[in-house]
Amino acid sequence: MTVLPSRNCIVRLSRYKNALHRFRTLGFIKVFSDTLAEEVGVTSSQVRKDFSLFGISGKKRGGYDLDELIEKLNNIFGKDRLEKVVVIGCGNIGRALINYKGFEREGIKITACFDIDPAKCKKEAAVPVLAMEDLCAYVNENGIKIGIIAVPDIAARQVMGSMVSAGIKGILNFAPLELKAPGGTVINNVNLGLELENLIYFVNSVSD
Amino acid sequence: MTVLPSRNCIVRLSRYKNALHRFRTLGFIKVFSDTLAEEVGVTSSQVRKDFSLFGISGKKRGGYDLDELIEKLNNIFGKDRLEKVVVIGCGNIGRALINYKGFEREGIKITACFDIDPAKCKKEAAVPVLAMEDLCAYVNENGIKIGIIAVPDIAARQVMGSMVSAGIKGILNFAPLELKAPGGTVINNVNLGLELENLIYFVNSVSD
DNA sequence: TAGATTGTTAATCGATTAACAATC
DNA sequence: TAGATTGTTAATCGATTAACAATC
Repeated sequence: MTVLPSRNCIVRLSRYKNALHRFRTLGFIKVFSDTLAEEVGVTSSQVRKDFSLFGISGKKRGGYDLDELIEKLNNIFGKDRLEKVVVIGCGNIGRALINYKGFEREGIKITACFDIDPAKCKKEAAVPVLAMEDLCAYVNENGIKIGIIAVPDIAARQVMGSMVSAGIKGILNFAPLELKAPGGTVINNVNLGLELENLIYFVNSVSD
Repeated sequence: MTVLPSRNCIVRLSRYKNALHRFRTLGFIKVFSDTLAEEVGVTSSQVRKDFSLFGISGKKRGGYDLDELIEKLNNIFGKDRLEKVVVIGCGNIGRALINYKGFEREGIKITACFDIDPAKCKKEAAVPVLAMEDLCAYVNENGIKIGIIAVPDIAARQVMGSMVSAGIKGILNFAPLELKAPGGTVINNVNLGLELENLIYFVNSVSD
């Protein structure tokens, strides 16, 4: 693949995929760019453009075959296999993620958690909580590529370092500071305080 | 205010604010657009442009006064007062948010949680868990403008309806579906599955 | 066939960046 | 003054949308 699509493009692709699943449960067997666009809230040009970027084609006048389309999108996101993910930090957010049921249907499974506090470690739990020292070995033995940072801000940068040197390639960061990725690592920041602050701004500015 | 700035612009403003707080703890008393830009990872043109949109000005050759700048940014985000926020859904994510310590320093306080399950209700807790029927009265009595959806996907749309009719103006949605805001309501969606899916795509495409 | 839909190119739009006059 | 930095305008860039030929 020569062109790296934008993050926005990939987010739209996820949304198309989700919308297509809904269409399938409704009994559809084909779909037009128009229908899909309306469901997701974009233009039909956008849909066709995004698809063409990935070499996905339909039939002139016949639209897209639903099963085929879902299959291709699933491939793009590696949905053919289960993705194992680790969580670093067994606090409020870490535990919520471990117990969150929504990942299963996405083919994502949190298989272990890591914490510096020995008192939190529980090797025998369904999702074991292990010591930070075990991270590197675990990542290598289990082929882990994705990890989630759920530690306080002061610890986040150091934890990122440990994850990267253990071989983790993608990081979802919940600590309230923007982590920058060293080359070859992808980081998505989810900053809850910033999201609320943003909401507060727009709520107040609309009412002005 | 005539121009509604883009979401990206407001996100940058938050980041400037956070960077400026760090500068202040380091003992700085003034800052140049260049310095701030580098810290946040944007261009100095961007910084000056964003400021000018909000009528924030510095001194030619003298940069920006740090205290004054922080004061103005704090005003934009309503940091002069405590923002009370409610959470709907007392499951994994809801409880994690209630116990999350990071909001305090942002001037945000979760003051109550609401759940349909009577067994989860606890009126006497530090952050009380109340029945859904009490939402409307609580919102009105406490001047709540912001609410967080932390319920399963099937319940999310209905919960949104209850929140909007109770008078909530801004919603942070953690349920894994894109909620669209009725006019006058602002919704920010945080979709954890989508974030991970996104990460999986980029991790796999970089290694190709 | 006539009509509808794709795939792609060209036009538009908005956001970012560069440049530079003003000025401290 | 000479040099540095702002504030703003013009240029650039990338993403989105419109348009339409190809074709089923």
